[in-house]
Amino acid sequence: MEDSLESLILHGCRLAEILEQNLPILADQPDILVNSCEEIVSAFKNVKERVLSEGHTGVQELHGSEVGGVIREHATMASLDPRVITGVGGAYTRRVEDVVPESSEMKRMSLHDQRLGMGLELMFGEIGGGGGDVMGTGSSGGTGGEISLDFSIASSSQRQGRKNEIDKVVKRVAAPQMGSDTPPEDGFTWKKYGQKEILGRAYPRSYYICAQQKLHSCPAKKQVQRLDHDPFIFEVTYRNSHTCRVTSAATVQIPPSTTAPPPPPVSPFPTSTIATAQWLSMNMFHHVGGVPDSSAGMLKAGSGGGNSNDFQPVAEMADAMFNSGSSSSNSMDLIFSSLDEHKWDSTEEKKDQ
DNA sequence: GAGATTTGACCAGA
DNA sequence: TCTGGTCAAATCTC
Repeated sequence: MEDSLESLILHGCRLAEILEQNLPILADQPDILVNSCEEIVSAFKNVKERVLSEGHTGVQELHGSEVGGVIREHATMASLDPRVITGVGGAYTRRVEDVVPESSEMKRMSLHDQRLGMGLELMFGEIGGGGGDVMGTGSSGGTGGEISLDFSIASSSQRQGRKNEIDKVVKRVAAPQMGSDTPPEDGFTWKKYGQKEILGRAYPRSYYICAQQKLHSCPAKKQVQRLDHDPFIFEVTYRNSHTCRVTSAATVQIPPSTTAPPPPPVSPFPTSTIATAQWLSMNMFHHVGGVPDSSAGMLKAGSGGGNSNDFQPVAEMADAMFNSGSSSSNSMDLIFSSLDEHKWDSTEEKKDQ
């Protein structure tokens, strides 16, 4: 079963490779180009349908040595072993890991591309656990290829925070620029009122209040914390909803209740790396969890009920990639590029061994 | 000079 | 008592 699935994937990859190799020739032959692309899309759609119909669960591995890549997916429904997807030569790693104490109900999948200055993370509820919901949404920003997914934590355990943890949203966003100390613009104007070293964290936490607080008595606050293991990603915690509703930009998301994402581009082929990344983000947004919540403009990323849906993000990620219509392996490289300086290579893979 | 940022001190919850 | 969150004076920037 896996072999046939693998062969389907390899078939799609081969088609993509062929297209890539002949791209210079086909550049002025749109008809052939379109047909070739449709063939590739069709191949990966077949993969997607096969994956979904067979309801992949448990441990599974897909090897693609011919394209120099290995897609590996480890998971057990009971214990949420780390799920790792390694790519071309193992140069990039995507994994689901604990980012919070084991008692927490949050798990995440994170993707990060330092060259693009792009980070992408998925969170979903505890597998096999009960209780809280993790509400998710996605967005793509215009600065530095920022990609982010927002998740409102509504679990009971999360509410037992130090102070008022209700109406708290944790968001992870990539730094708008390499080495930037400031988090990406989120559409609101903030006033920094404090910074503090946090025990056990490598980087200080910054505290912000809404700049409209005085004018509108807006209670919104946010905290910005760099991740220890990936300083190119900020963990932004929003507290309290904005009551001012006055934004610094016309088209902004309004955390914590983010608005619906923009429709995907008409063309299936983004014209730049950033567009590709953003486009992937939007695809991810549309697919992760699947069921839009029109009332809040958010998506349910996981029910937290420990059912088979918990396994969806991996399949959906494949869906997003395979359905993207990306015709060449370059696009994969762009999104999950193999970078020598990629810190995950050294740090994360050691853990895996 | 006004507004933003920094930083040490203080407060409150666990 | 420890630690995260907030306050407010000092400092910086425009």
